[in-house]
Amino acid sequence: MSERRRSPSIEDVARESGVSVATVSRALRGLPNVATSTRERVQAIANEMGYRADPSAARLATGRTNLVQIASPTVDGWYFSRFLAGAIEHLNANGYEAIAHPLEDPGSRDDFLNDVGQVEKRVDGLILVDLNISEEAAAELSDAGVRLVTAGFKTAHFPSVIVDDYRVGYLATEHLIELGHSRIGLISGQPNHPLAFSVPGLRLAGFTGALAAAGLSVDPELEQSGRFTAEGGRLAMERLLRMDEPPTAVFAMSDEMAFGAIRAAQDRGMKIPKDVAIVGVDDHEVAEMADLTTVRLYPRDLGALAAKSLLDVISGDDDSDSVGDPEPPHLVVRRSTTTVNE
Amino acid sequence: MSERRRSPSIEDVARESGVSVATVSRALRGLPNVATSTRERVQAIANEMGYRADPSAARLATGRTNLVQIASPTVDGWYFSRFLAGAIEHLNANGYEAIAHPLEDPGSRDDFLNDVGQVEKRVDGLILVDLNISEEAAAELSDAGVRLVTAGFKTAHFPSVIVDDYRVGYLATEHLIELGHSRIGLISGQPNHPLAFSVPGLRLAGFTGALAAAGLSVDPELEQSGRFTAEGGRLAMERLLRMDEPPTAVFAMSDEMAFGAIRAAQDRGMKIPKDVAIVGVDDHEVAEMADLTTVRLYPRDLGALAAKSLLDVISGDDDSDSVGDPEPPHLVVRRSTTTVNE
DNA sequence: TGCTGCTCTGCAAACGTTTGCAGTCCTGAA
DNA sequence: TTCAGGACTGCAAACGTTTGCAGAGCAGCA
Repeated sequence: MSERRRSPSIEDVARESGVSVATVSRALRGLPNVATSTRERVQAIANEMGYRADPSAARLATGRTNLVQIASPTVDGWYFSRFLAGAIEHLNANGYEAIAHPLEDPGSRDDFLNDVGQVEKRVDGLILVDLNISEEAAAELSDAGVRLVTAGFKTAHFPSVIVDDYRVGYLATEHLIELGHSRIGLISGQPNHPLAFSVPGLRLAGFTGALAAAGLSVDPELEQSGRFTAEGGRLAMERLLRMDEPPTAVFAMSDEMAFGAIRAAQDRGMKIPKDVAIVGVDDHEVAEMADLTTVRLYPRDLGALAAKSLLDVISGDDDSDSVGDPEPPHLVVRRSTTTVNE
Repeated sequence: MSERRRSPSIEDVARESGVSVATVSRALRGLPNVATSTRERVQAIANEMGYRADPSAARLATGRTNLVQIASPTVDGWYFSRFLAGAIEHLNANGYEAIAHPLEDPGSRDDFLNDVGQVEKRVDGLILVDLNISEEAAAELSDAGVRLVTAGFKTAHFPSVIVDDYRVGYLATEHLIELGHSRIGLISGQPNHPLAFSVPGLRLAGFTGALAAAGLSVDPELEQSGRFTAEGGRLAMERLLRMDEPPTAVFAMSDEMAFGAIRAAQDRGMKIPKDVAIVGVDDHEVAEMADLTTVRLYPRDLGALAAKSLLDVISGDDDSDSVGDPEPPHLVVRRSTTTVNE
């Protein structure tokens, strides 16, 4: 049971290889102006000694941490976990580590956004996903020099990647209208979600926009909140189906809510899509198995894009906006809305 | 557009409040031996100046990072994202930040495990979830003083939290046997998964164990890999149902594969559970909607437990094993195996 | 009065890098 | 032969904390 021995410092390597610490530092980091012979010798010795620069010391000296923080309402959940995966993969590939920071309750969210300015010393940059901040707060952060990219909503001060949630609502609704439906129910998220993300609002706008474009009116009674859970979707659907004049089609703002809705309809002995058509959002892996028509999102790509954009900001490649746009949401038609004849 | 100004250092606070930096440091960290009057004054001034200790400097001085790394095969996916959520919540509540580090391909995994010893300087501890390491490697790490907790498998050298995957397989199979089935199919994960986690092996052992206990023999043809995806589960089920003597019940090692299996059966016009009974694992949120009998796991609790255990290791509360055991896997019976009469 | 011991504070040395600046050596051209 | 300039290296000053040690002041007791 060997004692926990100090790992070698740059000084040890310098002594061992007969050069100064400065030269070791330069040799190991591939800086110019070091003779190839010395570089190779130093590398060999460092390797043999198992030397690795202490990140804390390097951070203190350079002010760069090679750390990025990703704050999101949650870390599990279909959308966020995939966003995270995409972002982290890109970050890791570029030498950054990712700190995942879920903010599940409003309290922690406020605390966090309150001194988000301190982020500057802890990490090189921050990705804020589906967490709205006021324009004033954003301006303040911008002044403080915080490197920040937002996902899911825009501010005037930072780059952002967004999914076109208006389009999401519009596509789904338009599809139902084209199939001849005129009385369309909506299973939405919580209107005043504690985390105040703007997604439900935009999807709602797309929904009413499509109705308006078709000359249809909106019946507020046909909107029911499903709280973005399967169970919530089931309950919302039950409320819709109990109405005097129930909808003939339903747009659920997430696949999970749509699964619940399907269940509720089947429990009443209704056939899908004959008695009621249903469309969801996400393209959850189970959606294909459940034959659910849905608007497919690409959260993983979006995460990668956000990471890329942040790295651009960090490296000072200013506003080149070279990151490109994410794949737009995209309707996938399955048998929960149409009976294909095959 | 104000210039990015240096944020105040401890020296600024010291000057402003007329004491030494040492006193400021002690006052702000609540150490004893500082007069209440000075403490309050320093706190007030620091607060007003918006001072926060630079973590990099503190880390260099103390050697503690307040960072924990969590390495797992993936960061999305039902099980891992929930594990992460549970672990991170516990870590954050105790003043630690969590670095999420997915190792999706075998190459990155080898690279990572290769110099996992370097982890020691980057973070205070490491959680390795479902990533097997050899006993020799573990011994080496232990000698190097790495703080480590494993989840999903055991080593002799570190604490671990595990789910009883033998029990998972046993419970599911036993349930089917009790319902009178004797020809039971198995939809398994990849036997030689690149990430080599031992989960499928243990569930398989539970499966055969239960069969043996009932005096039933194992037909190797009845095992099909579903690659832990819904689509894979569907294909595996199709292979099973095409057999000359197809199984009357199927145990799928994950709910997602079970969903695929359900779909395959329904596509052939079969009724569940009359024509074939199906049981899964996880208790995915959709499982309830799909009426899927399943063995429920508690990944979130497990993550929290792993985090707790690691913090014990870090703080030196030796092997007290006080973390307790996770909730054991637990059979949830629904209508994919039995027709309840209600 | 003198001594002990306690409370509070400051000095200065770490912690392990990076990097501006200056110096040495050498080559090649005038 | 001299000199300019380039290639390589080292010195030492940062970076911003924490903490061991010692000193100052003071109260209490003999």
